[in-house]
Amino acid sequence: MLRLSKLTDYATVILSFMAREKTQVAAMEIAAVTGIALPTVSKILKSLVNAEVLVSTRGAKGGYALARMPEEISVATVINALEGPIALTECSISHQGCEQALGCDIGGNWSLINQTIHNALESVTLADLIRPAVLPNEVFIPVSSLYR
Amino acid sequence: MLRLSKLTDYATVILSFMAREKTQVAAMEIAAVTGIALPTVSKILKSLVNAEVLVSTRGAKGGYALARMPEEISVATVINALEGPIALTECSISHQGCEQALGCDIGGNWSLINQTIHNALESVTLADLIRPAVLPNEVFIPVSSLYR
DNA sequence: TTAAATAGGACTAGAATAGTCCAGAATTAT
DNA sequence: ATAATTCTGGACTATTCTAGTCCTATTTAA
Repeated sequence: MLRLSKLTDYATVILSFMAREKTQVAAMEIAAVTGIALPTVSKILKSLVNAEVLVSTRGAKGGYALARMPEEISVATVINALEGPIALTECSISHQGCEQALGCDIGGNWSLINQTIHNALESVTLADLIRPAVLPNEVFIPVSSLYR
Repeated sequence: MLRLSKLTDYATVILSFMAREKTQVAAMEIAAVTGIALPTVSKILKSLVNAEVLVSTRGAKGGYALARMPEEISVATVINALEGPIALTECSISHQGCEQALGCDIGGNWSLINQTIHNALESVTLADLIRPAVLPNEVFIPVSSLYR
């Protein structure tokens, strides 16, 4: 089904809320607003801090805030933060453990597909996600440009 | 990680072999060549027959063959055969069970991303996968064209 | 000093995936 | 006819992954 994990899905909901809010917010507040359980919200926020998508402030009156403008946070970055490197196949990440050597001379072309998808996800930002009307920027993804 | 299931990965290996082979082949032969266990190969082949990517002949001297030219079998079709509809989020498939109503006014823009990725996967065929040199056709995916 | 937050990690339960196996049906060869 | 070969369909198991929770430590404000 080529699906995103539930946590990544939550992350986009949380980030969209934060992008609209603009000010620092505490995990508890996010949990209350989104309806996602607090421990789960915390887990996601921690990942996003580690990926430098968010910055955190500890202690009383602490909380989380976007590390940069919504326009500068791509969907690819968010997925990466929660699920690791974006790649459809294992071998696209590392070719070391591939025992399928016999029938598999595919590698190179999968990386083409991976890059195409990565580009697609890189081209959509948090700002696009919160844009009320669905009128995307003109975005072209010339596959062959990946090789220049 | 946005990954493809292992079975889908196997499927591309199997189909690549079949595309090169051109003639009808038995499941056992495929298993032998690819190194994938026979029961697993069978399972995958069955799915591909159901999706009309392959045709099968039963009985002695039976086997499997591509249902159409490699150029006419897209990666999207293969993924679809093994994993169901291509969509990053649940709600892109059906919006009925979405309890996240509170924080979620995202829907529309996700479908944009989904379509972009679907187009990317639709544009790569089995023929591209077996092409030895990685020199893809010029493929443009204008996102906004999805809305015309 | 206390309360309010985040940080880090361990842990559990449940779901999904991968993989196997078997009984049945179709076709060919003997 | 009978046997051998090969796909069909589905049930089943084991393993892995994901989601979700919880606990302890650390930091900061009042």
